[in-house]
Amino acid sequence: MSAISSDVIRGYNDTMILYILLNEPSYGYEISKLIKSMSEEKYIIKETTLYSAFTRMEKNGYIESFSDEDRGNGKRRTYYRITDAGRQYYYDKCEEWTLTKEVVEKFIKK
Amino acid sequence: MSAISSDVIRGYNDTMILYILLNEPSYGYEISKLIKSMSEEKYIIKETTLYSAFTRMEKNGYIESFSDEDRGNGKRRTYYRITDAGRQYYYDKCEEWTLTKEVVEKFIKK
DNA sequence: TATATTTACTACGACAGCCGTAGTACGACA
DNA sequence: TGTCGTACTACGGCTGTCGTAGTAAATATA
Repeated sequence: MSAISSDVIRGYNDTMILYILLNEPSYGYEISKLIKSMSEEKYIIKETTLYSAFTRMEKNGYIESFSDEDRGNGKRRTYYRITDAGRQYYYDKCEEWTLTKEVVEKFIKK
Repeated sequence: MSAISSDVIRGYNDTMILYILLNEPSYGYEISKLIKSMSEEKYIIKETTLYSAFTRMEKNGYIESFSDEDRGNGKRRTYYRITDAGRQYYYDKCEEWTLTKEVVEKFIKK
């Protein structure tokens, strides 16, 4: 087994995206590349999963979108920035992860 | 936050159930109590989730069901035992967990 | 200059697993 | 007699993921 089935990660895609947005805004394609490289190619988020996460998280108030103005007549990207609620959500998810990890590991044999 | 939302654990319910079945057969009610106590009350599996996991895993050949004969006219329990395929699946899941953990932790701030 | 590839998305619908609600049925205990 | 604990089953809704497909501009390659 070399790749992680993303169903395992279900519920943590949002967390990964938010992590990337913590420091500066970004956009779909860049985020997907970052997730891939940061995970050392072990996790590749599906495009549809990513973009539907944007929609959902914007609706939930965790991120805000804006268009870049500096690309002249080039194709516009949709950038996302994290909101305060998004930061809060992210840190809550981190706490939850710690708990989850502890629990799951009681059922894992190495 | 004191309880884990089970959506986070999605995909690991099967693993937890199989872990319990590794040593000896068991049945629904007992397994749910064990998951609760082993996780120190931090994770309580929903009944419907548990029983639908049984159906799915039996269909996939990871477990086999049998009725207990020794309860006289009392209500019969449905016991489950793990199969060889189930053991294999369990150990695969453990490996996957290690990988998943490594990946997710790159996106987590403590 | 023509073509392929990469970038950057959007739309749509299917599916799997989880979960809420509800109901059944037996035994024990007060 | 009624409540509580045990031990399930049925049904349907929801959410997040994923496959397939398509659009279109920018860039690299031939």
